[in-house]
Amino acid sequence: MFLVLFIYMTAKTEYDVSDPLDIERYAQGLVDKTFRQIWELDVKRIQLLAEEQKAHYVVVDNKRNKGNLGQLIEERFFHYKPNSKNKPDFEEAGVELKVSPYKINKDGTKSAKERLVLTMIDYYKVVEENFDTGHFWNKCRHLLLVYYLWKQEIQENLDYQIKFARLFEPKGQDLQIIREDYAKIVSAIRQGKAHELSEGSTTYLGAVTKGANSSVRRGQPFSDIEAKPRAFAYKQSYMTVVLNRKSTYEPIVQQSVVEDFEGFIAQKINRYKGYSIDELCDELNISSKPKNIASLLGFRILGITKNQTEEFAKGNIIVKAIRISQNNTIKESMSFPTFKFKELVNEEWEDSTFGNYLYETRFFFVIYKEDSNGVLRLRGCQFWNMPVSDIENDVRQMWERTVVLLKDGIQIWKDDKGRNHSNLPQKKENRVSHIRPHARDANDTDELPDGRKYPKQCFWLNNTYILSQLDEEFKSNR
DNA sequence: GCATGATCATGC
DNA sequence: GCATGATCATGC
Repeated sequence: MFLVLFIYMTAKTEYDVSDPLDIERYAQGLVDKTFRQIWELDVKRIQLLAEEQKAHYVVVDNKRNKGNLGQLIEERFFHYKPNSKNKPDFEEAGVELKVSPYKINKDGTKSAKERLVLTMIDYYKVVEENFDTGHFWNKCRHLLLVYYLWKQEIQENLDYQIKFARLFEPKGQDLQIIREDYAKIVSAIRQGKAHELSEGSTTYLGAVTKGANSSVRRGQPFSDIEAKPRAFAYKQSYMTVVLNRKSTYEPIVQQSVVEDFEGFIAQKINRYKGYSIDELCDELNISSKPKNIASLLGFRILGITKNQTEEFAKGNIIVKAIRISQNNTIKESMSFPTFKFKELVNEEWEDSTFGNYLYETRFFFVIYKEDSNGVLRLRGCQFWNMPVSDIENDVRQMWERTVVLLKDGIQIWKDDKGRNHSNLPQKKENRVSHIRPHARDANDTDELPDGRKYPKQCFWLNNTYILSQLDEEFKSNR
């Protein structure tokens, strides 16, 4: 054991294992190389070693296993063996290595391709620990991010090119929000609700499922219900903003760090409680009133002049305006982006666009209510994500029925006014969601799997369901 | 008054 | 020109 360690130590003259900055400096040698090049360079290096040393290098060449790209960097570039899971990879420096893909969007901007999975959540241990001294922060506080450019056309993982390597540690307001997310996740486990966790329940740090398949379950300390295994992960949306250093988003929280981020937001909104839309426009000096004025006002109240905030972008938080009528109903159901029929039928529920969207998205409702004169007045706001049971039962049932119908060929007919009708799931069939057209007009169509054309559709959340999810205070008349 | 098909309006 | 958020309009 000590001999092996000694050999490794002597082989490692390339960088100072105890100095994060030196590790980062050495890591620049990865930039602009493909994984294959790194591997080949190291093969040449090993050939020069004594036989005794060669034996310690495991050849990593499995092209399919994504985890192996990280392993390849560990062994073939940093020349250490993956260590015990409870410590950072570079233990003496306290730095954890993460190798992850990003992509370039059509508009030229960069996005993280995936969430950044940090470490498994041990449901039994995490409830005994606190943030500062616990396993998660001890292991993952300082990251060395190695990002490679993902491209659709590249077939073999080894051919991806590494584009940057840099140290990363969340600080300031980011760290505060991560602490609050962590507390929220641990609190759910303490309440015996590990099975109700989803990524949408938190802002930057999520609890993401991690199992060989969707049927894997494990025990939790405060409930007999088995839960999916989960890991701590920075959300994809958070990593996207981290990647793009020159952010075009405006932060809601300026300078000082606020505790209870959501409470802070609610407080800001509540200052304008009771204001009508017109009064808000006057107060905030907005002259034009576009159709999305109600949600736009939410941003202006938060002091944001654009239509996206840094915190909301990082947290994958979607702002939705909600209008409650005098009779305590919501007039409209909530629409989502259109889907392509042919893409939908090729999805599995477990990895479906809409299912994932609901799991990962956190909503920020800006809530207005009509007064007795029919004037909409701001009532407050609410953060919300869809409960897991509603996604897995109601939405899933509607989604799967839709896919079956599309595969079998939906029924289509026109009424005497020429309007289209089909047997796709309607609102009355499902408590939570339904399908409706979402197109420019009836001629704005998409091709069905059987080749017929039909107006573009999307999933909707029932207005009655959304109302049921609002806090009681918004439903009362005072 | 609601359900459902249809369409508007903004922003990129 | 299209995606997206939002809302209109008709018929039951």
